[in-house]
Amino acid sequence: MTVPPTPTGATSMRTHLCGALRAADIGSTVTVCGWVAKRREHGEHLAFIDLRDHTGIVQCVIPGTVDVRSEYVISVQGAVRARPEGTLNPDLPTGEVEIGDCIVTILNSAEPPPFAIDDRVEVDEGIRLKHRFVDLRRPRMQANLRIRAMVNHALRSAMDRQGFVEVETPLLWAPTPEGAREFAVPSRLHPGSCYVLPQSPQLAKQLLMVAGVDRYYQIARCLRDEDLRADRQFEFSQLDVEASFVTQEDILGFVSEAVLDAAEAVTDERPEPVPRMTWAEAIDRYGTDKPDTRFGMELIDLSAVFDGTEVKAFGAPCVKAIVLEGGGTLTRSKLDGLTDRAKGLGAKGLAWFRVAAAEGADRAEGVGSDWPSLVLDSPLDRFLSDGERVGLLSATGAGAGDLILVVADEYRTACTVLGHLRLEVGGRPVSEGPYRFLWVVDFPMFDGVDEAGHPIAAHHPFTMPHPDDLGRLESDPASVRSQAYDLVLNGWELGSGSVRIHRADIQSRVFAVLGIDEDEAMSRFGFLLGAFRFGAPPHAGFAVGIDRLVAIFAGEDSIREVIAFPKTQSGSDPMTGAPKALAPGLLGELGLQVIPPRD
RNA sequence: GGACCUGUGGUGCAGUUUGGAGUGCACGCCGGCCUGUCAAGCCGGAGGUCGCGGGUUCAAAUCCCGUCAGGUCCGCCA
Repeated sequence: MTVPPTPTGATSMRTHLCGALRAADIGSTVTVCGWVAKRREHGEHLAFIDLRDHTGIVQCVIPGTVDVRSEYVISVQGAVRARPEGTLNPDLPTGEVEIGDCIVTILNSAEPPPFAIDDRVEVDEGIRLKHRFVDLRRPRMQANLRIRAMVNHALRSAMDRQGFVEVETPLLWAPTPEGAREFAVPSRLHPGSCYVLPQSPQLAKQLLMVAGVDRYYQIARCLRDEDLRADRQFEFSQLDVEASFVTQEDILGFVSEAVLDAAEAVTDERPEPVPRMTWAEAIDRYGTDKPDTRFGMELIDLSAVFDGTEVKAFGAPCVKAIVLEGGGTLTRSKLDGLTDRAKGLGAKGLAWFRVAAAEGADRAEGVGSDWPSLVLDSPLDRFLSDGERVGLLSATGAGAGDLILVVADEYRTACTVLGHLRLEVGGRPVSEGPYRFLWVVDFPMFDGVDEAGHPIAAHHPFTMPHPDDLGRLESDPASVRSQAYDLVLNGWELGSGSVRIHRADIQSRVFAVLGIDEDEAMSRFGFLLGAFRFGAPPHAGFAVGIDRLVAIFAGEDSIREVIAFPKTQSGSDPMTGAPKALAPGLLGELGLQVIPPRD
């Protein structure tokens, strides 16, 4: 992936950019500015400086000595010339040329950097973050920042083109005790009271629909005080979208257009239209609501094979399996590790079967389910009937050298545990191509129940139930689908959205099922429900996680690599030292007092 | 809240299993040499509380306990 340099880059101090010089520039007298990437001295008559700016490196030839060190900031004036025969450097985009007879002006000296500014060395992330301004000087990080800017630009263009209007919403909002933990901001003018930073502009954008904006978007910063991961930071950016007088179909179209534009902007290639899958199918085939469809290893249902089995371990409502091709070589300790992992994920256990060719059997081809040319190697094998062995092999299609992993449990547990194991043994880094977008639709309206026995909203309480299921809202809520949908890319959830409830009668029914009475609803969401009485149009929306989208396009497995100044996993910033204790005076002004932690 | 991995000159590592002198490698840094190098080359040099604290031991980078930091994951993320 190539990031195009700034058009000319010319300023009062320079005429050209380092990485942009080519054979066509031969003969030009140029002035370039940048950092000394490398200095090579050859005695008193010749020295080379590799000068680096954000576009790349160019070789400067000094007819003498020069007193510069790594990372000195200099400007160089000289004439672009062809390199002498035999000294071209094919590894450098500027490798056909050099700047000759250079006059060097030192703009600033520099201490040696704490680590090499070089993509080839892996440096401890804590050290990188402490000196992030140095880390960002590395070409890879420069490229990541620019890819992010390209993605933002492409997303904005796509939304503008589709008639959306960019509206900014407040960062200081009111607490909405639902969903993610919120960051609180104490109020000076109202001591003891707090604003919260929005976990998303969800309610604000719905109010904009009531306001008649019709089509809203924003590249919005969202803040959630939840534990961090490779794909999660406290603060992250979303392409936030909401539109009126639309159905789910319209939203999928708008958002597809934007993300495919972004993909095309970065890769010069437009992916295929985004395929769709229902939530139920995703769980059944991949054991997750965010399937990585770059590879197979789909879940195989063995419930029929082990119906009425004598094997105690398989006496469960659901028996499912995955097959790892060539996995027969996995060591016993690795398999024990997988078993621990399965238990950690909530399964009662994990059964494994190594498949091998039977003694004297023809191994040439087509062993497949061709029992009895195959034998099973497993602690459980001696408990299986012949019929179960045949059924296991034919249902899975496993061949010699393969490994079958089986989980028997409740349906959802069996699916999700195998979904995790599938990624564990067969998964690839998210950053590896190709790009496999996927819409997951028809999410359930509710997922699980709370302590009081009320269903828990799977998305949020303003999500419109699927029209076909509305009649079962009270009688069988667990079976009700919602008009909620997720966008998935290479196994990462890129974003989610829904059609919202705009009618008070349906909203009341949903609140009732959730166990939220009218008083509670008014105290929590009163301003939204109140606004809805003044003419709320049918509306729906979506939000795309930009950090994740950019990370995948940039070939990175962590969103920290595409964020200029991210936090560590423990939520601190080694560069600024944040978070820090507040000075007592400021605490007092905010009406706050620190309670020492108890041990 | 929990599990696991990592922590050794500025950087990246080896050494830890099996305790025996801070022993080694690469890069960087400092000085010298070098007129076509490009991760330059050659010669010399400096640079270490082995994350921190405690314990075991005649003796700890190494074994044990605790703790801190970075990372991966579970919980959490409507």
